[in-house]
Amino acid sequence: MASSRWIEHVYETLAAAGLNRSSARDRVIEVLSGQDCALSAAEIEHRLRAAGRPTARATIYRALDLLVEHGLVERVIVGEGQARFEPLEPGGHHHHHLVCVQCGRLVAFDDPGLERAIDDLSDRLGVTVDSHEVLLHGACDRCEATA
Amino acid sequence: MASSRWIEHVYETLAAAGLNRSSARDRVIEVLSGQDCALSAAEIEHRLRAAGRPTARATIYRALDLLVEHGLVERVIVGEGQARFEPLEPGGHHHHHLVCVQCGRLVAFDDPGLERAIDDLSDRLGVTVDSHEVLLHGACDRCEATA
DNA sequence: CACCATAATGAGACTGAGACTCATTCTCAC
DNA sequence: GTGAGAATGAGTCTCAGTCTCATTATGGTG
Ligand SMILES: [Zn+2]
Ligand SMILES: [Zn+2]
Ligand SMILES: [Zn+2]
Ligand SMILES: [Zn+2]
Repeated sequence: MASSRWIEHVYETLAAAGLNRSSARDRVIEVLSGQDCALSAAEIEHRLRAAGRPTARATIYRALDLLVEHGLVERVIVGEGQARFEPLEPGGHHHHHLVCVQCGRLVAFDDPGLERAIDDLSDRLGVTVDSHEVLLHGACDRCEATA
Repeated sequence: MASSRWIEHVYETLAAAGLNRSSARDRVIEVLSGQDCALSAAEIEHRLRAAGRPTARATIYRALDLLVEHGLVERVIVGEGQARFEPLEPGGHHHHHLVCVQCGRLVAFDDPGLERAIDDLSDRLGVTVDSHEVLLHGACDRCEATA
């Protein structure tokens, strides 16, 4: 779960940016806050509709764009032609994903060694790395076991 | 350049898979062979048209899908809502990319340290990693200099 | 070479994620 | 409460990629 700490951080950041409060945006934020991994825009739309609070697609995308712009949400692309959106903890702590080629499950993982290797790239390559994405394809632990 | 070595490997692999030879597919392969980094389907279409050999979009996508299936080409997604396709050297040697947030340029890089860190993940995470993608966002060397 | 089964092609229709428009509604500072 | 500006919603539009199906190319066989 992104937790209430995340929600608070989101509201603070948006307020600091001089943005109005808005109920539709709040709904999107609330859905994301109950989530510890990436959700697609369509899933958010469905959940809101199911909760009796239907929200226009354009509004959902606008809210997500805004959150991404302010570094509060990360856009994750796992290759099925549809972006997913994942709450981003303040402090930069994040995880990456493995897509299981057998069951299709999206598995989150977190590896300091990998992060270190990426941090070192800036020096070695002579570029400035602002952010990075890593996506693995393979067999998840579950499918690994049944293989 | 993917080189003539790549082309030969492609023809061998496709022949070994029992596929017919086909001129349209050959054209797509030829365009890719003159390329050392990722090309979009639209770019391939334009190049073929410009070369006086217009080819149906469906055909280009079919050829690309086939090449991806046989591990001869890699589908690369850099987040502008459009896949790119990159010849893959036999032997598994490959590179990753940085998208410059200023000029939009796609820069290829190659880092053994990063590859090693990813190879080690299998053990640490208890999963089997078949393949991986890494995408960096930041300032390229050119934009870095002018900053 | 002629024939046939099968594989590949091309033109265009279709799909679905996401962007755009604009009239209406909400926020909030005064 | 009022007004300016921000946000919303319904729908339209775009564009990468897929699907369909009638036509054409390929390669093996006699
Ligand atoms: Zn996640
Ligand atoms: Zn990371
Ligand atoms: Zn490349
Ligand atoms: Zn640049």
